[in-house]
Amino acid sequence: MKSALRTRLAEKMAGEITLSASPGEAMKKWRLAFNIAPGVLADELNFSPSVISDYEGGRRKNPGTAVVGKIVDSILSIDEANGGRHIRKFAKILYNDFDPDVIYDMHDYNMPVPLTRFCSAIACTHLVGPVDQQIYGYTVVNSENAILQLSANEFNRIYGWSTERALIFTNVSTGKSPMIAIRVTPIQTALRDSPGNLP
Amino acid sequence: MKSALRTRLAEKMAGEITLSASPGEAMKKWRLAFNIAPGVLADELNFSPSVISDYEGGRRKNPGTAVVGKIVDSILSIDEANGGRHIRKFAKILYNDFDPDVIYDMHDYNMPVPLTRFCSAIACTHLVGPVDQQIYGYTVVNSENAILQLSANEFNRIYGWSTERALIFTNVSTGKSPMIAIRVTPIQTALRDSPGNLP
DNA sequence: AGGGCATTTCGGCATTCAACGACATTCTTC
DNA sequence: GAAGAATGTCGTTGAATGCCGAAATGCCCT
Repeated sequence: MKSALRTRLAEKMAGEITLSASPGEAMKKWRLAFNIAPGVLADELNFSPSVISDYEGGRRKNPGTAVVGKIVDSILSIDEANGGRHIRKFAKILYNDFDPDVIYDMHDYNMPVPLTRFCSAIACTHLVGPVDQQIYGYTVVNSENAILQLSANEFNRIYGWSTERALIFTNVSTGKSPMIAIRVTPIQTALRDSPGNLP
Repeated sequence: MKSALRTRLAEKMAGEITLSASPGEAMKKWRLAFNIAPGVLADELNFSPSVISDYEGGRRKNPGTAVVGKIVDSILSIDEANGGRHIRKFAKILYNDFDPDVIYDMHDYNMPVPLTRFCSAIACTHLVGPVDQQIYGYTVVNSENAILQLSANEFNRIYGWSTERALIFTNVSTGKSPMIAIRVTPIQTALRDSPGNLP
């Protein structure tokens, strides 16, 4: 029997694909979110790879439920066979009731990670604030969608399990959204006393 | 723009239908859950009523995403036009993270309702305990699925907003599940001092 | 019992899907 | 920059969908 989490995630994926104006794009989005190559997916399905392309490219605009179901299931099976990393990630986000378009990833370490190590892992440049700190997790946020979809007090929840974490904002244009996240929460940020220094 | 709740519910419905081994039956289940007649649904869709029958009866075993989407949307639109009672009900259940197969309905009144009035409304027979009480809501639970799917502390959540409520157990065979619900929660029940009197 | 309604069954037809495989194109990787 | 692998495009085929309307069935009512 499949886990309840897997079932719920499958339902969400299938629902999104089914309701999408272009199911093909939605399928592609999920395949990419799980970081699966078209060929691998085709293999799992015992399909010719071109079939995947046909769907994702939109040649079949109105795929049947059976196909959608098979594809969703295969994506999840592949991930499960690889340790289920993405399933866990999405499960967590779903469980916290977030749209995966807002929170791309959220993770909590079970041990403190030095900021320097984290920084070098994601190849980022340190600009302000103290370096000798530890973090316990991170959240990757789509700035634009966060502004559009999150209410002020929902912003809080991007802090996940531990608030001592890195917040990674993608899609930043004017820099508005990170500032909102920082100002809107009662939580202290490491930058609190020098926000004016941000580039 | 459609409300976030409606969207989420639509996604759940579409997902369930799409993943179901018989999409037709799943469609029917939802139509019935929203208490909508086939003819009315067909009307909203500008379809001939026979189409609904064809799908629900399984003649078309593998409907395309477009059809599923249209049907889900129509069901929701009809309910919305009628005040959105069912949408609110399901939204609440989804929001509390319950499977609609476990909790059939959950409602909280905004004013106390005398037990006698509630009793006569659902035509039930009073067996034990005091009659002169007020309740603030009710929950309809599928006993069997509740036992199978709920963990001990999840049982708590059937109490909803107010704990002074009627719990209605359906599908009761041995009477086990109501007893579990009563024993497992720290909440006082009106029957606490005379459970032995239950028939 | 029988008229009136809602629903299901079913034959039919145009359209589209499901899937393949051949071919063109775009990455990799050396 | 060229060989090889992975993807994408496309023509093709049988099968199934999407939808209708006519006829059959079931259901309520007085």
